[in-house]
Amino acid sequence: MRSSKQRDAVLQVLRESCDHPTADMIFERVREQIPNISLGTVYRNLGQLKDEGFITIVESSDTKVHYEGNLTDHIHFLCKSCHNITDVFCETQVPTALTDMGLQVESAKTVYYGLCNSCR
Amino acid sequence: MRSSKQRDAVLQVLRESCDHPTADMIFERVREQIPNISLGTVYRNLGQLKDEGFITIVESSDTKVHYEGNLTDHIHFLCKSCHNITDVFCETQVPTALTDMGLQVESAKTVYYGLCNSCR
DNA sequence: GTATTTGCAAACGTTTTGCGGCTAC
DNA sequence: GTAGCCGCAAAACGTTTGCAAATAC
Repeated sequence: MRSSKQRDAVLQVLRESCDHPTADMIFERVREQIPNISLGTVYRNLGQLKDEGFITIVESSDTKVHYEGNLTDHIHFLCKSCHNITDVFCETQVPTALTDMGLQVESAKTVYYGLCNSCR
Repeated sequence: MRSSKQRDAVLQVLRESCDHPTADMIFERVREQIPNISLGTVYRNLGQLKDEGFITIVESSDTKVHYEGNLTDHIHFLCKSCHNITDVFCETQVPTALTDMGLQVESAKTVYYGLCNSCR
C-alpha cells in the first residue's frame, strides 16, 4: 500500500471522529480538506484501511455501514432514542463509568466471537 | 394492523428460521407457500412487524439487514470464518453452553442500551 | 518507468415508494 | 363502504467497478 494524501485524510478524519460515521459522513468531512476528493476514493480507501486492519466496521442495525477509527479497547452505548453510539472508556467499573457519563442503561447484550463447529 | 395471509407467513417463516435471514432470504422462503408474493410486500411487512415489536433487527457489519424472529432472551455467537450468527440459549453458565455447542470463543463484546444524556 | 491511486461516471444490489386494484372487517 | 393491504414497477439509495489520467517511488 502506497502513501496517498487522500487515504491519510480519510484515516485522520476517522480517528478524530467519535460518532462512528458512515462513508458519506466521512466524505463530507474529508472534503473540507480536499474539496475535489471523490466518494469512490473514500469507499476504496475505507476498504483498504479495513483490510489492512487500521479501522474496523461497527455492527449496526442501519442500512449504511458505520466505521470505527479507534481500535483501543472500549465499550459501546447505543441510545434507543437518537440511535447514536457513544464510546465509553474505562479500565475498571463499567456501570459506574456509564452513570458518570449520564448514560441511563436499560439493557445490555454480549456478543461472542470465534470459530464455530464446522469452521474449526 | 389488520390480519393478512402474507404478513402471517412472513412472521411464521422468521420464527422458524434460526439463521437471522435477510429480506430476500425471507422472500424466497415465503414464496414456497405464497408463490406470487412480491418482494415489496415482504419489505413492508418486515417494517410493520418491527414497528409493532414482533421482530427485531440483528446488528451486523453487512450491507443487508438481518432479521430476528426469536425474542426470547439468548446470546449471539459470530463465527469469524463463515460470518454466521449462532443462537445460544442458556439460563446459567454462558461459557459452558458455548463450549458444549462446539463454539470456540476468542473474544466477547458487550453493548449497552438505554437513553443518553441529551435524550433523557 | 511502472504499478498504484485518483476522479468521474456508469453499474449494481438493496430498500423504499407510488399506483390502481383487492381484501378484511 | 372504506381503510388497509396487495402486486407490480419505477425510483431512490448505498456501494462497487471500469477507465483514462495523475501520482508515488
